[in-house]
Amino acid sequence: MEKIRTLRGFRDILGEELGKFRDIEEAFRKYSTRLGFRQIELPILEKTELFVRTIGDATDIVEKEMFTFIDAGGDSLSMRPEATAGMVRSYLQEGLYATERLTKVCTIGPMFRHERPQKGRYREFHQIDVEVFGVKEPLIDAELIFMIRMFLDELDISRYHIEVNSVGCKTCRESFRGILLEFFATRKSELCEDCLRRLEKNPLRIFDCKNQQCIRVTADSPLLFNSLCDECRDHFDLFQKYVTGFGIKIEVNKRLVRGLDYYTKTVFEITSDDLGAQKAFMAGGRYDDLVEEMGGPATAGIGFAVGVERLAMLMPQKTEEPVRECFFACIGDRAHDYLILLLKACSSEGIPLKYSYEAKSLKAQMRYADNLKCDLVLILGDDEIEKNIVTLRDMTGKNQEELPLNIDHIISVLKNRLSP
RNA sequence: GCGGCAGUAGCUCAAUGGCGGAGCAUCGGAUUGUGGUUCCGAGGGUUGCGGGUUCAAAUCCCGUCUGUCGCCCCA
Repeated sequence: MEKIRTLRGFRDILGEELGKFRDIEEAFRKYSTRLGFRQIELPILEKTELFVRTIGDATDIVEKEMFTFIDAGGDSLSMRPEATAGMVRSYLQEGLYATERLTKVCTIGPMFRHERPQKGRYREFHQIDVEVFGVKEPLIDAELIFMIRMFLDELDISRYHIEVNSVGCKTCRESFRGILLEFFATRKSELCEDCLRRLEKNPLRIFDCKNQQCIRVTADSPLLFNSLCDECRDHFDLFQKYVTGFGIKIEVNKRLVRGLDYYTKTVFEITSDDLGAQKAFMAGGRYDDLVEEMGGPATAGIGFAVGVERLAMLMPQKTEEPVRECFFACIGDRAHDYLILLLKACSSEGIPLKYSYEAKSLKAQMRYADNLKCDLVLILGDDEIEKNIVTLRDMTGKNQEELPLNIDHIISVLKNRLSP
């Protein structure tokens, strides 16, 4: 029989990693609540069209990375590859723009992209997603960076870089596109194959290329950052001023671009040198045109996503505080009847129940108790019942004592001994 | 989607063309009721899967799946 295992790039999350996930979620809740964000649960499956229209039909995500299928009704559906699209849909569908001046929302959950798995990249992965609708002032851009900073501090993560840039608005980007194409008209031959493709599809991404030759060419190239319109320039300057005001050090990376079509003005990435090739573990930016493009009122937007798996990889190993527990060892039928009464009473007192389901030898039960790292073993045998006692053994030493066979008394002793 | 490396017991790994093993872990036993250290023993495998070469394949070849690292791209 062939063993069934998870799909490629899909994983079980358990043990220490799951603990980190829980800690990440808890730390995130703390600061998102503090800054007025509320949580939304979004569907994992949406109409394919939603992602095509928001993320952009020329992006890799939409072109080749979505889990897409046709359902029984003939609709094309896709597993969400990111959360912003769903957030925008929800913002419009739920009419939030009409009931509040600004909207701060967040969500956490699995995302799906059909990519080749590698370190820190899976087909099912988890993101925390944060979005703000209705604020165009750069103070909110800075507040998000501030929130990220507090969140990472809470998780004891200190080795990271905050890289920021501005990709401008529609106007400055359009005029820069002309400048860029003009520059590359004479130097196309020096670019790698991938960059020639980028030149057609998304010229800004050329600045992202890791090829040495391309880096040399783009070093001479004009930068979008230097062609920003006055409004975008002012917006970015204020953003930098506010972030500095929050006491946070950022690095302006004029070559930083994003792979999704909807970004405008501020973009940022939080990167770590401890992650291998996939070094960005948080990223986001502003998308001031997206809501209107999706059929809503003109509404500024900004948000970011946290790659939970990547963040978990950066977290220091936690030394788990051991929980003190008692094992109930039992020999004989009469003792077993008493054990059940004792278990019932212990359970309602919040004492964890560890015991053997099989009638094993005391030696085997002791071994099991040791294996479970129990600090105490309560030995309950027919001999004890006969004498109206129970034996309580301290597993850290070798001491044991006899207690009267009285449930209330046993419970009070256990509660006393098990408290840290 | 493309490339490099890898896949043997639950885990870490030996066996390099000639009988598939060890350590750890699990389970049992060592005066019928006392764990950890020690000693003895047991279970556990279609060597990822499929094909090929060979008298003979874990080992060589081809394919495939999965993992891993990188590319593209992204959190």
